Amino acid sequence: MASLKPELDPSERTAAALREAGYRVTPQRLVIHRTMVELGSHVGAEELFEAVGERLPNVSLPTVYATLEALENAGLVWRVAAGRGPALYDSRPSDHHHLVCRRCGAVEDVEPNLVLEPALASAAARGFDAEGAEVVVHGLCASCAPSARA
Amino acid sequence: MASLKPELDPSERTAAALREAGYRVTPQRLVIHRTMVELGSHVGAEELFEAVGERLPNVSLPTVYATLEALENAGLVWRVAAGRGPALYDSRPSDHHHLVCRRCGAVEDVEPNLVLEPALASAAARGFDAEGAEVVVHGLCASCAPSARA
DNA sequence: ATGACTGCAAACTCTTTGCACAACA
DNA sequence: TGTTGTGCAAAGAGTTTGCAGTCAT
Repeated sequence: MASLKPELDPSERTAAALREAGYRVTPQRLVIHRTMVELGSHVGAEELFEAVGERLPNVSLPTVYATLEALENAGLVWRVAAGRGPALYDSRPSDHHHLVCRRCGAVEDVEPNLVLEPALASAAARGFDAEGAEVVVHGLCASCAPSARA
Repeated sequence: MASLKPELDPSERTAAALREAGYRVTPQRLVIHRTMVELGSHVGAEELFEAVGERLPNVSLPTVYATLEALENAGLVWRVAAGRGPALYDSRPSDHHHLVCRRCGAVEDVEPNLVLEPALASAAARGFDAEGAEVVVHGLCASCAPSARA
């Protein structure tokens, strides 16, 4: 039976978001987004490129980059504020936060147990078009801390 | 008259932090740190390199990078979680937060009106050696928002 | 004295750009 | 049918590495 609040097919949701942002819908974009969602958080372009290649051969790395930008503009994906190594993207729609290792660049998720509305309000007051907020905890991950120089 | 809580010369504070972290104290490191503090927040390596060159000629860009790493390990400087363009460093010791434009990479400061201790506690519980936390608000800055595709 | 640091040059990684062909709307 | 998107190749920006000489400790 159909529910009162019909859930769209995931691809249909992706397509709708792309269209709303003024982008065309292509097989590459759908497959790339689906692959990102399945790979989970903190996906890099190269890793995504390889995973996508198993499903849709001949997709190029520049297309992966271009698609990540399109997905980001469409609000489907966020660039994680990492800072070390390749850029990482996160497809999780919900708010959560990150532990970022300043030595190796590893990113771990932490639960959203903070209230960030005040930061979003400050942003709005300054003419900044805020789309979301996350807490970044800087430090050394469990692997790097023992061997750190300081 | 000497105060009861003697304030160290800024260079002496820098030197002490470097020594404590196991680094040698060199003129380059002191000048680079002093220049960073004077330039303020969100300094990139290239910009810092040029400003330092006016004070201490022949300092090389690789030395600036190496020094930024040393200063970071010594806790004197933080790498800002930007994500776009060159890495930015922040020499402000106090906690504050950042608005990061996903289009142009601009970083603005916002006041620390949030309580982040819960995030630090979560990090510690997971074996992550947390040194600090910031809130990163993602979005489009006032310059980029009007021309954004979406 | 000796190990760390610096400067120079070159390499390396990650990302973007230019252009011709293909394909969505 | 007209743009927008894709694939390929190459360029570009930013950062790191190797090495010989210098300097802090």
